[in-house]
Amino acid sequence: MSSGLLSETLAGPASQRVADYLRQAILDGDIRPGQRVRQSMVAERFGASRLPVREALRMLEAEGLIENEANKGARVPLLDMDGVDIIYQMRERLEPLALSQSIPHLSASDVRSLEHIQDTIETNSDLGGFLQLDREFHLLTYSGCHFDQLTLMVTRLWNSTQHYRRIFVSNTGPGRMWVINSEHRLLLDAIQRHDATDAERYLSGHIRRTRVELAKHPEVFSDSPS
Amino acid sequence: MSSGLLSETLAGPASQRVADYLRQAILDGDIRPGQRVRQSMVAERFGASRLPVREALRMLEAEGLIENEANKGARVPLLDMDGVDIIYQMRERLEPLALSQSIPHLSASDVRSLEHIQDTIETNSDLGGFLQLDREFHLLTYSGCHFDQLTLMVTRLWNSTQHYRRIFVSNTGPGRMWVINSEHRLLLDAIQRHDATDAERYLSGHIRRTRVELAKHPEVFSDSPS
DNA sequence: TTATGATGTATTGGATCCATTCGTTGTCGT
DNA sequence: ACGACAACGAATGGATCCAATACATCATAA
Repeated sequence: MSSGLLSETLAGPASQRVADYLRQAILDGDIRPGQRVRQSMVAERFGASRLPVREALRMLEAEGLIENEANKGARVPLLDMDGVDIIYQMRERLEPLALSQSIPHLSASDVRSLEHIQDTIETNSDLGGFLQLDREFHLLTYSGCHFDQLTLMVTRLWNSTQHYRRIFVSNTGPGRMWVINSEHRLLLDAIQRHDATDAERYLSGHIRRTRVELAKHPEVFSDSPS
Repeated sequence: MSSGLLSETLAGPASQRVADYLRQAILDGDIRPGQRVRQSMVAERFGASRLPVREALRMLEAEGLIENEANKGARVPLLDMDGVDIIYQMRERLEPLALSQSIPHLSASDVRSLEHIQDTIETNSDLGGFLQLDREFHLLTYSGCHFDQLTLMVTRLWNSTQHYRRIFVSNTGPGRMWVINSEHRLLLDAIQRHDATDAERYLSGHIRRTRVELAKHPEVFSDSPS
């Protein structure tokens, strides 16, 4: 159902488990940007040696979730506003491509799932759940794209900015949620019509508007104390 | 002078050396797509243990030069025509952004270097040297972009397709070299004028034309025997 | 003759121990 | 009191050995 990179549960392949654990911890905000990740810590917390932890950190580095500096250890990348802004600009250009490649291969059941997710978004006003659902929604629209290089990069971009998205939605509140819903509905309609051109346009607009709105909230990027 | 990711000479930090060696070997075509990279091989060839080799392979995986599968080892990714085509489409969208971010920070000496490189390209008709010079030219136009996430991705895209670019230029010959030179000159002029809009347009056209031309040569993607 | 199962070898994954490097703290000198 | 130098501690990088898995080969039975 998913691309295999999103949420591998308890796969046997070993050091993958550490990577999965850390990935979820970072995406959930349990480990925050700028925070150091000591090999010994997660090693003993996992009952394993430090070696698989090192491998896991390298994997996460490839996914943009970890920054590794020689002899100085690993930490979660800390982005300023410009850093997040440029990632959103990259998303504006890359994700429409992924979407246009995906649309021809989306099944009817995929579209039904999309509608269900969007219904849930509009019904459930839980701000915490919105992040999860919004992520599921967009990544599902790309699930028909079979080019690993592209989907991997898109996932990287989402991962790198997940933390700031969480702070943003919890700060701004549900005031302008109707804008997001309208954009999602228009995007969904274009997908149903298999109109890749329209879908690309709505999507890039959706991302761009979010970026501009984010730029109005610099308080998102002030590191709040623990 | 270069971004630090391109050609680190003989840095002390250890397993970096293995990564640098393998990176150069892959980009030079000494290790070809689809070929397996055994840890023991490069370990004993380097007089080191297998551990830094594993780390190096993970680093290269982050750069898109190595594919790692659990319990099955590492290999250089083998792309078909569609795979290369989509990477070129990604380049069409991402590199203009990197260029527009770079142009405001390019110094006069950078521009002079670009002119010198282009002069050399037009003078020297060595096909082998063209790849190196063309890569230097374009990456130098992006050197003013200070966003690591973006330059890293651009470098990834160049690395992933370097092998096929080599085969392409050695197959097609210098017949249509004047087209490339014209495009480079127009791009260079726009850069000198600090006209990011024009530069973006010329660049995306340059990449797109290459992609279309590449699509006419499917023989590039047939794995030739050693 | 072909397909299936078992065994053997080669390669990757993991654990423990040692070397190296970075950061910090404390002390000494100015 | 402030700055610089040195020594100590902690965390990362590396090497060797052991375990687990995958691939190939061979034998056996239908």
